[in-house]
Amino acid sequence: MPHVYDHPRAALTVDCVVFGFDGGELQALLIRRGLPPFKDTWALPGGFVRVEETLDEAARRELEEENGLRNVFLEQLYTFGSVHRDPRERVVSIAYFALVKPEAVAAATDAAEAKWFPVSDLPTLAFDHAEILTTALSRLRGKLTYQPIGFELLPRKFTLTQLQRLYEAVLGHHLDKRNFRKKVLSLDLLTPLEESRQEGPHRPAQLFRFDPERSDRLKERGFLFE
Amino acid sequence: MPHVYDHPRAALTVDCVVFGFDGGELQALLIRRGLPPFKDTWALPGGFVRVEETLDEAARRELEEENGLRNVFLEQLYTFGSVHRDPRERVVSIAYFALVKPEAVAAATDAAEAKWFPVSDLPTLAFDHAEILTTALSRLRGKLTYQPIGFELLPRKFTLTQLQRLYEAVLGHHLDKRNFRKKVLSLDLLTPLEESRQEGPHRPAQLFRFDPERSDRLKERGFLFE
DNA sequence: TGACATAGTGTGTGTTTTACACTTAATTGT
DNA sequence: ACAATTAAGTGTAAAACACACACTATGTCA
Repeated sequence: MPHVYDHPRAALTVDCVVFGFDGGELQALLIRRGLPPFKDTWALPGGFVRVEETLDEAARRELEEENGLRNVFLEQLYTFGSVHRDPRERVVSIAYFALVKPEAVAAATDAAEAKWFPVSDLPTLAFDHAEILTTALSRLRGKLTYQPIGFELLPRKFTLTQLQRLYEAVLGHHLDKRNFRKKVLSLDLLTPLEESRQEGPHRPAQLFRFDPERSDRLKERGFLFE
Repeated sequence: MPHVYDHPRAALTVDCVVFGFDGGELQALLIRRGLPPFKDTWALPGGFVRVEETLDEAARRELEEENGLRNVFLEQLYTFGSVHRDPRERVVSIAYFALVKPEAVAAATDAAEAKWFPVSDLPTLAFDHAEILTTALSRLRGKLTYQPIGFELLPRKFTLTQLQRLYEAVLGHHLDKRNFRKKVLSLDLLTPLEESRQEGPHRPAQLFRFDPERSDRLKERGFLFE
């Protein structure tokens, strides 16, 4: 396709902030750059948008190519367009954030040069990726309190304690067990399973799964956590 | 600057959803296109991003050039990247939403081919601009309930009734007068002025102004309307 | 079988939200 | 000058929700 509009053009990339949860800390997936600029520095997975794919498609393609990730929760975050974010030329980047279930975390780690870092202890990042990551983190915190997306970071079957640990890790403070359980169950989003999980020398925990159908009903009204 | 990264490239535009409030209905500012594609169709103000300006700068420049608007509240909304949103070639658009005080509304209307439309009665729009506008509207609704931005659509001095009308227009339902006033005043964002406004055969109304300093204190904690 | 560890549960108190109706102060017309 | 009109401004009681708080239940393991 020829350039109908004739200007010097910025290059377009997508960058993905991929969050995972290991049961204790919130983690972000980074990739070590093999080429300059910022060779050998950690960076967000991402790459150029092709002229025949949408932005979402570009983000999903990069996640699959670079990290072997499929079917993750993915949402557009913000578009970063500082003039000199890339030292070589003008590059505008549409940032996404992704939430990955533990089942998929292993796959991601297999990918060459990809590694999970706890968000509390990140290495120096290339470009403006530290800023992007900070933006993603505050968006995640915000969303967690008014939309049921925490489940995207947990295995399909999980206990209420796991869910509470996740909320505590992301929000950064302790929650009261009884109030948390009362609140979560009152939202009527979880289906208790027959099974329970035995893990250690103590009473086994009831397993639940998230019920997206119930969630849809709720989404419109909105809910509020905390 | 040469193209270091060598691909076919999308063109980059910004489009602005500009909201205003006339005391009764929420309004959006549109421009009649003078050139194809969609010649003579109404569209959002916007244009190409120059290679040496940031995205925010591009949005502000277009608002000033096309509508004579300066110093408006402006926030990035979402980036639209469907492959065929522009019939001629690939164009990715970073959408913004802007809130304009009535003092500036007149200026905007003077601009050639620009006109305010009530959002409840919009003409057919060019490109995917109807979708962008819908997105902006739902963002505005959302933000209004948890951030003090309503003031950006009112004159510097306003009455509580004006503020209530604005909330009712945007949210689309009636609010109880006493509860509204109690809630708004409890947020401690408004400074009562010495003056009052006489307007019609009835008791005059107390004027207030929004106090951004107090608002900053509040912003961190967040507040909740409704 | 006892020690241990996490799961699971209820109540009382203070705060917030909601529903609801009359008085006040100005203008206008007679 | 006063009666009618119009929107401004004000309080309270009941219900819902948020928060603080501590013990019992059920499994494993030595």
